[in-house]
Amino acid sequence: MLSPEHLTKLNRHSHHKRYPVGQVITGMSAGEDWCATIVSGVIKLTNSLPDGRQQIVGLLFPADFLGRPFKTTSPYAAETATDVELCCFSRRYFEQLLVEQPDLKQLYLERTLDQVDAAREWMLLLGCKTASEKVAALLLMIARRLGPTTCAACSAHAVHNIELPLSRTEMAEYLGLRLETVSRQLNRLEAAGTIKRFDRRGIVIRDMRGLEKLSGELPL
Amino acid sequence: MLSPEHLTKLNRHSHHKRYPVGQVITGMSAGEDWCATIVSGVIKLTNSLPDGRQQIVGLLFPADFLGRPFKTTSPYAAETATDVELCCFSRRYFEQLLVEQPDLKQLYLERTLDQVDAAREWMLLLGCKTASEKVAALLLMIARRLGPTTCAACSAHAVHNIELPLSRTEMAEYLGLRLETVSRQLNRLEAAGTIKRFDRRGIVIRDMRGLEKLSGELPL
DNA sequence: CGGCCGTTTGAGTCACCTCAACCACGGTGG
DNA sequence: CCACCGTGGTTGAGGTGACTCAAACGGCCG
Repeated sequence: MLSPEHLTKLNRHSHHKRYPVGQVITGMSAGEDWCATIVSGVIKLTNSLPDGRQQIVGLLFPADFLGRPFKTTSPYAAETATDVELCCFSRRYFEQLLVEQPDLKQLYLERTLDQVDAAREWMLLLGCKTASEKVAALLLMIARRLGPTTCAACSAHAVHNIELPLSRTEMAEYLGLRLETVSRQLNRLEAAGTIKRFDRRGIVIRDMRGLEKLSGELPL
Repeated sequence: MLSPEHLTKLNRHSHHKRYPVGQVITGMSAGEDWCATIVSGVIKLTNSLPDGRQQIVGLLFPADFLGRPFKTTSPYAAETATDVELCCFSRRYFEQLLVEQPDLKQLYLERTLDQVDAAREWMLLLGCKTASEKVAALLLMIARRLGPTTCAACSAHAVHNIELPLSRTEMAEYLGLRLETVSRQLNRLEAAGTIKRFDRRGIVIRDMRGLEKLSGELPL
């Protein structure tokens, strides 16, 4: 989180912007000259092979940062996964602010270190886990990132009703699977009583503990 | 790279240390109180599941940085892949230096951003690529990281004779494959004339261009 | 020489992919 | 209001790339 004084200073040089779902925000092309923080919605960062295969390499949730300071090119593309509201400011200004305000730089550095950790955590998922573990882990991750907005201290016992920010195709692209496989695994989770599906995007986690076990993170 | 003045200042508070191959340097336990730069050798960063499945999430080559400032715990383990020489200094001192020397902090920040990029690049490999593409990409990556030490501007035409810093098992753990699969893919690469194997660790890349094509990064 | 370790090679299996049909829903236009 | 169609999701049948299990190899060392 940014401290209030940072925010006010930043906001003076920022403007809000809205994007509908499915919009490409930044390509891999050169000349990106702005950064932003996510106000609402979810953004997916994708990386792809020349033949079209695509991998989602990160999700950005509200309060996350979008952009790549100190470089005019970003190696991956950012696309809205839902409707998104951004708080944009010029890359130059942000870089300057990082120089002027050591504690902001410190904050940004620590966040970036956390990004490395998160990416490597996901590498473990991509490299080692089975399809069912992957899907379980994804649901858990989304529940955790979406949870705090609804209630501050909802523990493992609470029923988690979540609105998936990703389509089946996107879930597959994030997990290194095919969408059919994702669909089948969701089926099995529902059949086992671990989750309940409502419409395409809405699910409720009925057995959080069970989901954690299935995700492979927990022993047993 | 660190600038000379940084290095001298750091060196005054550092000591060199040697580790044999196969040694765990830092676990995931708490209380890690030091950082280091790699002087020689290769270190693998691993992340693993409670049931023993293991994923290598990063390789550290000479001049790379090892450690996790601002946290006493690291989410993954570091293990020597070869004999390693480290230049160690206390975590506290490094953190202090980051505060005192803005340009060192800047450098470290940019390096960390590069780490994020590298990790996400590898996620693309883990999630999308086939076994043969993975192996080809790994050889390329190693050749590129090992190359600059032998000649500064060896282009695509040069013959690359490289000593693999990883065993078959480790290559498999890095690529999200089984060691048998890695072995078979190396076979196929040799049969195709793309590489030539000598002993277990030594290979020469005979067709760099072909390897790049097989890695999936290049169109066609 | 004999045992050990890392690697190679082979044969058979399975988890996930591929291809394809089907379904549910929402919008559109007649 | 309903027929039409497009989109995203589900379901099924069959194929296959990578895994599993197992055996054999070759270098190294005692």
